[in-house]
Amino acid sequence: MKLIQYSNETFPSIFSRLRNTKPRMLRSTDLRRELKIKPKLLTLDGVKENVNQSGGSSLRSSMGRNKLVMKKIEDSTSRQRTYSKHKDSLVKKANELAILCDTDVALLMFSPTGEVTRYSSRGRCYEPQVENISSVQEADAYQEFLLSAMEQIRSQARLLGGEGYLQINENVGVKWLRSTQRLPLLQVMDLHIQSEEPVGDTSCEEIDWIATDRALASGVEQL
Amino acid sequence: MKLIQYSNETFPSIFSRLRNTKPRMLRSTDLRRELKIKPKLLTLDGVKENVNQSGGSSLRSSMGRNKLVMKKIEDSTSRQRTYSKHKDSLVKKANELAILCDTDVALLMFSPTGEVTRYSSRGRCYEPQVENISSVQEADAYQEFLLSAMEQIRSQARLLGGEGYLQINENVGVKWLRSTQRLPLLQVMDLHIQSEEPVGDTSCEEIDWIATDRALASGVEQL
DNA sequence: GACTAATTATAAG
DNA sequence: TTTTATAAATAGT
Repeated sequence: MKLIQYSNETFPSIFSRLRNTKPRMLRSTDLRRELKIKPKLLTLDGVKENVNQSGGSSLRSSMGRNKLVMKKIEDSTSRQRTYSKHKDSLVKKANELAILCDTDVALLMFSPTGEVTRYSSRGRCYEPQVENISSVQEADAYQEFLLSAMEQIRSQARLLGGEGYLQINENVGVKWLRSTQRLPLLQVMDLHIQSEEPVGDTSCEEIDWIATDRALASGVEQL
Repeated sequence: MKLIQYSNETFPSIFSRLRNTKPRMLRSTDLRRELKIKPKLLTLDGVKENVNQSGGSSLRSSMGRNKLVMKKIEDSTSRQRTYSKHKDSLVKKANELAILCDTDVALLMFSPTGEVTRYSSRGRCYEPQVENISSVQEADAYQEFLLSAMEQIRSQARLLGGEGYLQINENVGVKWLRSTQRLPLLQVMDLHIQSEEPVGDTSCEEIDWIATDRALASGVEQL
């Protein structure tokens, strides 16, 4: 059995790392990183040469997890599959965090195909509503808040051709969103956090309508 | 060396699970679950009795990860430490997902002490703005949207004592939020997603002000 | 969805 | 913080 001698010469980066930190045992991961080889190929019988070279069949075992490369997955099937797995575990972890630490976590993501996944632990969410107002000060502040919102709406409207151009239409938000086919990410999240619906996937279009309905229903509370 | 015989009698739930699914190899995890023992204690030399009973020193090895129990961590120090670790990895995973799958992910969470962590990959976020309107149909829809929003604001205002009561005040949102000391989770997230700021922690109070400022600055786009 | 072998995360110390 | 052993997540089939 061949003895491998590790030294500053053979593995410079391991040793430079060791110099910069507290001394510790040399671990197999250090060697693997240094040699750029797959875990399975490091044995005490010797270190194979050029194992990190491309060409020929893969040197890793036929099954098992490969190291993650942090770049966009080009193959769309693989990308969708990865998204699906990671999505589930991300939601799971968000939920774990919320439970274990008794905190509020909210999460929103879009799949490569446009599906929306939402998660919210809720709890800290608060909607300012008239019923919750209990003091003159609050009422004053809220009133001013409403007024400010109105003013900004008016100024937007003026840019579109003056206030006189405005006509009442209940389905306005829906039409706007349909015409643009674009919905702010934040708005979807916003609305989801307030909703009582379970976490799950919904098509983008469906979300659009849910979002719009809620926006129209809740009105200024969204601001 | 003692041979262990597995049967329907000794491990009922394993076998019932196997009956309900496709046949598969019996794994060590099955046995551990069935026997309710720590992994280290399962050996082919025999299975120790009553190892899951409490009392005496822990049967697990002195180091290593323990199984996660999904309930609130009561010890506050431990809870904060757990939050911190999980927070980091959750953001990391969210970022991984965004990069690997080229998708949009947004994340917001509060620590037990009230700190806020935000993450957003941005990209899909869209703010309806006048400059983006390129057709008469869009303009009509948007105008109607604005009008609808105004109507709802007016109805809210009426509940507070009539339109005549309204007075202009630019700092209205700030005052409202300060007076209630409550900020919707969704609003913070909403605003963060639009921001260009890097992911990081900010105190709750600071977030309040950032959120409020942005709400006032962006106006109706939030609706 | 199921599987296995690695990779990665992480509870305690 | 860093270390370690174990729990958990997961890439490729």
